[in-house]
Formats: sequence, structure tokens, C-alpha cells
Amino acid sequence: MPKETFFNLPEEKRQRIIEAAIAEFATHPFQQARVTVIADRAGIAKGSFYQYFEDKKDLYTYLMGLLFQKKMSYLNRDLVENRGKYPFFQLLREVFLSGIRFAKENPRLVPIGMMLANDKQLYREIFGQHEDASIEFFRQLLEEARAQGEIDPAIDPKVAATMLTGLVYSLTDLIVEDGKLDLDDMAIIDQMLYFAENGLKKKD
Amino acid sequence: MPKETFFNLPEEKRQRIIEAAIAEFATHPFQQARVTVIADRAGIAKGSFYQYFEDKKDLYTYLMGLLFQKKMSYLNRDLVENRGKYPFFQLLREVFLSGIRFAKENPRLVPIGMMLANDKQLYREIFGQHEDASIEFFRQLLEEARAQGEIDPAIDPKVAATMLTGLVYSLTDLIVEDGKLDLDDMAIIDQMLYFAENGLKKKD
DNA sequence: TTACAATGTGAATGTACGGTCATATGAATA
DNA sequence: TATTCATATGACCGTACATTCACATTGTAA
Repeated sequence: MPKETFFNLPEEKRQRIIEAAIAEFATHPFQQARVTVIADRAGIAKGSFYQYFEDKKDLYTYLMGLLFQKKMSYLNRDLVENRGKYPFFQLLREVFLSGIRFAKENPRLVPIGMMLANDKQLYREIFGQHEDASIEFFRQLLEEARAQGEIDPAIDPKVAATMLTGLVYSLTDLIVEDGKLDLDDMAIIDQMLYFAENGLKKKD
Repeated sequence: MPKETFFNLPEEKRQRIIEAAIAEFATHPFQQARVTVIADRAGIAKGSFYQYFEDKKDLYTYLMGLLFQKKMSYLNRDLVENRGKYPFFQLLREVFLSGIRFAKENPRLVPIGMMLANDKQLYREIFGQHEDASIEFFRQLLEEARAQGEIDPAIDPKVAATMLTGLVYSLTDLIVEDGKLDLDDMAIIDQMLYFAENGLKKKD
């Protein structure tokens, strides 16, 4: 956690520091991200940085918390909390859509998350032992959908959850990387959902 | 390319260096991998390292070449060259299988490949402009299968290729990471193919 | 206005590591 | 044995950072 001094800072300055950190972590993995660059960019002295944070990881961890919160805020709360009431594939569509909305509106945050996901060591240090949260989330939805007879019982929820997570990653990749594809976002999502739905749903 | 001195080395010593490099690059991304550790582990002096290689990247690039070759060697040659003769989903199964065989028999090489795939900058410096080779490969197969009427024409080959690549990555992950899953490899592959086949094949 | 605390600062410190170089070793040749 | 060439070596150099610290500035309360 940042030190108290950080939270005492005027909002504007705090924001500048966060912006600078985002800019640096969006372009460099944790180890290669430079405190000096963040401080310069935020217009504060290097010494001040250490008045606000224990060290580089302190800031990084804090930032990941903000990022996680932000990402969660894109999920439709009602849909998640009353998920039992909605058909699985509608939930799935909502999850995909929220991911895309998040990525479109916060393009700089996406690579930060990707880089963290790629560094399992660091990921565990920050979020604890938990499995990849997104696999866990899909697995839960899938278990419930299976119980409801919505999806093909031949499919193992853990494997399917892993595959769905893989799909989401590639989707994000496609959307964030410019000029990779001429389809628009909705078309891509539709393709993926179509694929996933046919792949998972209960066969007659 | 390594210098001539490297290729003049006795086989055994060359092997030791490669082993040491694999061990280091399997556990550290390129930038964090240490020449000193590789030299120590191989039992050579740091100075010698620079007799054999231009620099760290020289060794790394060479290693990636070996790795690529090795991976390719797992693909059934006949199936690829005469791919027109085989049904798409059989080809797909073969590709998945070869990927798993490779991963099972060379578990330390997998994270090396993953880390390179995650570093697009470096990837391009090493393999040139080409898109991710695996997406390209799947796209090609899909185009051909679509022309044959084997897969659903509503699906864009580029999107599908990206999705399949995403699937392969996540599955490799599942297989290499220990204790993540109790299914055996074949069961995982079958699940994945079942999923992909239902997702892609032409609907009646 | 002085005194004290809180905050800001960037020069200095320590360390890690890639890469170089002067020197040593050893095999082959004469 | 002396000479030469290829190879081996590890101390050394330079650089890039993360982090620290002695000092400066600012705010505040008496």
C-alpha cells in the first residue's frame, strides 16, 4: 500500500503520478519499468517517489488493484449477481461485451494486464495463490450452466473455462492490435460467440 | 549466428552451453536472462561466451531457430504436404497432437516459446515482420477447408485462426502446468477438438 | 519571527550485469 | 626448444537503475 503521504497529496498530483505509472507500465513489463521515468513524467523528484511508495512494487501492486476494480466495474452487476436467472450464453455475451468495452475505453490498461498475466511469479505475489481469476470465473458459470442442462455434458468445465479464457485473450489481442483485421468489434464478438456457442451447447 | 569457434567446439561442450542456455531462458524472459549464469552453468568463462557468440541475442536467436526446427519436426510431414487430401478436422487433430507431443517431450522449451510469443518486439526482431506463424498456418488451413465446404462459411478465417491459436496456447499451458487438471492428455485434446469441431464445422 | 514538522529534492551510493581486453594456456609446427 | 596461432580466462569497465540520504523548502502554530 502507498504511504499516507501519497493519499494526502492533492488529487491532481496523485492523478499525474498514476497517469505516469500507467504510461510506463503499459509499455514495459514490471522489471523493465523505470521509477525514474515515472517520476520525471509525473513531474516529481525521484526522492518524492519514495516518500509516497515503499518501492516500485508498491506502486505497481496498488495500480493493479485499481485496474482490477475498473475492469470489474464494466461487468453488469445485476447479471452477475442474479446470474441464475439468465441463460448461460447471454451471460457469456455480456462477459465478452464488457471485456471489449473495457478494452476500447482503456486501451492503455490492456497491455498492463496482459503483461501481468504473462508473469505468473509476479501475479502470485500480487494476487495470492488463486488460479487465474478469469478461468475460475468461467468455470463457475459453466458448472452452473451444466447443472441447468444448458451445455453439453461431455465437456469438462475446467477445460472449457480454460478455452474460453484463451478466446478472450485472443479477442482482446485482435481488438487492441491495430489494423490486424477489418471486421468491426461487434462482428468479431459475434463470430466468437457463435463459435463458442456451437462448441459448447447441448446437442439435440 | 554464432561464430565459427562455437561450431568448432566438441559436441559435448556445445551441448552443455545449449543446455545451460535453455535452463536460463526457460526461467527468465530474454532481458532478464543472464549471460553470467549461462556461462557458469555451462562451465565456461564469460570471456569464452563472447568467443562463441556476438552477444546475448546471438545465442538467443540461434536457440529460437533450434526450437522452431524441433517443433516443426513433430508435425507429420506427409499430412502437411498433402494436406489437400485430408479432411480439415483430421489435420486439426494432427496439429494439436503434434503440439502436445512436443510439449510433453520438451517441457522446458514450452515456456521459452511462450515468453518469446509474449514479446512481440523481440519476436519481430528475430523472425521478421511475419505475423504470428501459428495464426498464419491455421488461417491457411481454414481458407482451404472453407473452399472445400468443410467449415461454416459464416466464420471468418482470420478470426477463427486467432481463436484456434488461443486455444492451443491455453491447452499447452494446461498440459505443462502440473496438477492443474486430472484429465489425461488425450482427453484434453478430445475435448478441445470436440469443441472446435462443433464450433467451426458446416451446419446442416 | 521563530521554531518545528512535514514534505520535496537530486546528488550520491550500491549493485547487477553486458560486454571488453590484456594475458595465459596449449596444441601444432619447424 | 622456439614460434605461432587458436582458444580460454576472469579482472575490469561502463552503464543503468533502484534506493537512500543530507539538505532545502514550505507550511503552521506559538
